[in-house]
Amino acid sequence: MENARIADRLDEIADLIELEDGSRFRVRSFRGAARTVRSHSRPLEDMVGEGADLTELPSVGSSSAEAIAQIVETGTCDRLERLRSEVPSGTAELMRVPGLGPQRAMQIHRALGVDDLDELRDAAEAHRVRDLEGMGAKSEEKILDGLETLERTAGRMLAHDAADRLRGIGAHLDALDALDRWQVAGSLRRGRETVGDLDILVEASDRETALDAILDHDDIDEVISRGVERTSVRLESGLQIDFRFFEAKNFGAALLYFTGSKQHNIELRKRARKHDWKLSEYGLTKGDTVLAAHDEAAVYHRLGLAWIPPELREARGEIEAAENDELPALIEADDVRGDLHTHTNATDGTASIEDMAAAARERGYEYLAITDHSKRVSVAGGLDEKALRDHARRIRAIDDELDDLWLLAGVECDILKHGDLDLDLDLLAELDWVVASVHYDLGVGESKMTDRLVAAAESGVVHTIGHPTNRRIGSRDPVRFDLDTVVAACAENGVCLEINAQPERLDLPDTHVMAARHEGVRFTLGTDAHRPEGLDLMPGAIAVGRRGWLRARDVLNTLGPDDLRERMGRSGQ
DNA sequence: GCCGTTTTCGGCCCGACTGTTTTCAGTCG
Repeated sequence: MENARIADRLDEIADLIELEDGSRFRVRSFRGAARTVRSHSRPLEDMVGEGADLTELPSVGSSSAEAIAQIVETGTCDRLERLRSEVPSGTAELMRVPGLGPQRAMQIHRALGVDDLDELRDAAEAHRVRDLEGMGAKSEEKILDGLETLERTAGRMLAHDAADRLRGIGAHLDALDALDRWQVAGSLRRGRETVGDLDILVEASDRETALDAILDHDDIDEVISRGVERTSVRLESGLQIDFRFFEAKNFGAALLYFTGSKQHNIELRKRARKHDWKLSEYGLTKGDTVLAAHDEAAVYHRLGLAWIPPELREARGEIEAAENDELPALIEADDVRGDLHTHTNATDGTASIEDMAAAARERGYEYLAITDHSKRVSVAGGLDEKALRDHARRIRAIDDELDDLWLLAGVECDILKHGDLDLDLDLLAELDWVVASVHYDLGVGESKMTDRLVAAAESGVVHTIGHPTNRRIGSRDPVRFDLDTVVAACAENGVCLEINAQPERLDLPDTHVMAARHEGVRFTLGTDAHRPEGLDLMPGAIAVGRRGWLRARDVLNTLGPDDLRERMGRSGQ
């Protein structure tokens, strides 16, 4: 069972305890365990199989360890089943409505017999909700709005899409004289792959005027709440934006606070408490004395920590590293000197080799690997041996005409069901660059998938494993394989792991990158561009690398052309 | 339920907004 599914069960336990009005600390404990499980790189299923002591995982104690073991073995656990029998089915679903928490959900269920979202809508439309204690006409309206929002925005949005939507509102904010400064915080600043909403910090001397100006924008569909400290709006796309107003004197503390993550903040506040200080969005304070607030770094320093890059703020050991001055010097956008995974109209791309080369030069790249599909990927018009030989010849002919860009004649070769590569090995060995990827037969099971990837790594002709887990964010879980085994095979054979920059892939995921980076394996960044503008997706891959604690030297495409050539020589080319 | 520079018990992060209330509970982030 996927870690994410185990985490879902733990979250369900937390939901149900909340509805039962159980201890909020107990709720927090199960949520903490769920969070740990969700972000853990190794399958918990394996750990349970080995009899590992799960209580050594953060926020996992004896109760949740037992629950996890049962969930792995049976798909559920005693505690969850008991809760499900005690709390009416469907009530937990009510909590998904924005504005409805456990208390209201249970109150509505008890008083009106409402068991699911449809019945909730009926009750609200029939004005049966407004008569409940503590509720009124507005509460009823809010529930109906919440139901509509829920339908429109199923889950989180890809960071790439959110960043797109930010561009419109950002241009609007830039044009406003009433604003002294604005900055995006939240999960977008942390480089997460998806975002739930956007947090924008605003500095303005006249907040009412600034607020009027901000809200005068066509993209804004609804003002959810309005205040001079906090104002929330929803765009037509369903994306929620929270504007928070701060003064220059505490902007840094606010930026820290609203960048999160929540868990990182909690760790920092605990740290402050040890000194009998208090950390909030207004600053780090000791009684009435402000210790640090103006800029972010000052708050970290006062807490005895180096400034921590936003991408690392996930409570994955970064605070300890900052304390010991052991934070990695993370890879930067400027470090990347070429793209190592792109397509042309020879297969399913839209642009010619020449156009892709021109786009790479415009972006200041020193090299570009052209890696069209192999024949197995027939829907993309994948190339057979003859077609690929001709294609490689054309790529090299064009390369000969270019003196400031090295075009690598490459391929994205399919890894077949039993681990063989889809093209003749002699031909693959002649190419400059070979990405090997799985596209089909994803359901062969963990052990066979491990064997396939290991076989590709041991083939002697592969440079990097493309989009290794084949996940599709929001629609397909990562395909499971034994990461340690695959990483070891790659490290042994000088093969890299790709971080694919496609917004719905971002594969390897950051948790896998973090787990793999110790073993001496190197990574490649590839946009998998199918048109010239596709090259602009590179920041997504860089963000994943940063979230996986990668330094420039961990990534092959930070090398210059000469060093890259030398490095590739290891496989006899 | 989890955790430990307050270490096996007694704590557990902090503040804003809304809608309903006359001082606050619920929800959210």
